[in-house]
Amino acid sequence: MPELAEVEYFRKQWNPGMGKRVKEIIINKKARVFRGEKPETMKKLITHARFNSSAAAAKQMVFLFNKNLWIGIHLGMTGRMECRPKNQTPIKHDQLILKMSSGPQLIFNDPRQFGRVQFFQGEGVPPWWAKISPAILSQEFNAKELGEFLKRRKGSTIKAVLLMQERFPGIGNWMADEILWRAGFHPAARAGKFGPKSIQLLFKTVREVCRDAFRVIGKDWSDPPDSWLFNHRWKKGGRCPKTKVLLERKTIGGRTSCWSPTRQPLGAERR
DNA sequence: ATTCTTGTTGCATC
DNA sequence: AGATGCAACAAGAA
Repeated sequence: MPELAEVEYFRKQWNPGMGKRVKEIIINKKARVFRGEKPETMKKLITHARFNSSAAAAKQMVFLFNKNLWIGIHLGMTGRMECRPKNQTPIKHDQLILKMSSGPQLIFNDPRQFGRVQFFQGEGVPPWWAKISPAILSQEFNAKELGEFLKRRKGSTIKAVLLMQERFPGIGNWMADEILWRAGFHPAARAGKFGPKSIQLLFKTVREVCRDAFRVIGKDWSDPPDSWLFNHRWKKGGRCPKTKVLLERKTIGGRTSCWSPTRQPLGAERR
């Protein structure tokens, strides 16, 4: 589930602990979300540290503590951040719990454990945070860049290209489908076939979907309106909100893609 | 019981 | 080099 705006939403779930100190850390002994990290080291260093701030970029979050301590969390497919009252006992799939002094428990819960917890201490910025590409809504992301990227990936389907995190940080499966549906491009269109008008339209739509996602989902996890493809894409017999035609589904670019055959004909990208 | 999945990585292959 | 396809990770839902 967690793409760009959902990640931003989850980041804020730890806000009630901000400014407080970590009293105790509980780590799921069987957790594999730590990968190469040493959870014991992290436990030792973060305990008693003060949680100062947090940030999200793409699908990555960071939580900053004093003494130059960083926790990075990627939610994978099923990760979620929670805040629970202090005396509540852990539930299934809790991977990391920060018990804050005079307050709540901050929890990372992840059933499938495709998520990841990273840890860093030092001057400067952790490498895995520094290497995230400039945000889609920043100045560095522009139509020229986009066009050049499409040229470089000319043989790939546009769906696969939109999922490439190095150029579209934070875009996931549903956002990619939403973008293509709004702009009227077939997910299997080849990136190299996009003409100047289409590149401009794609650029505009990518940014629009990001903005809308932040506004609706990132803010308070509101349900998107039925005018988005989002609410229809998984429903059996789902119909295009604009043309009412039956939506099609197929694996494209390695992922289940959903599109409206009338709105998104192959070839529209040539303009 | 079986098949599906909103993410990412690594590997084999073309 | 670039693209594709698949398996792996693991659990729950349909």
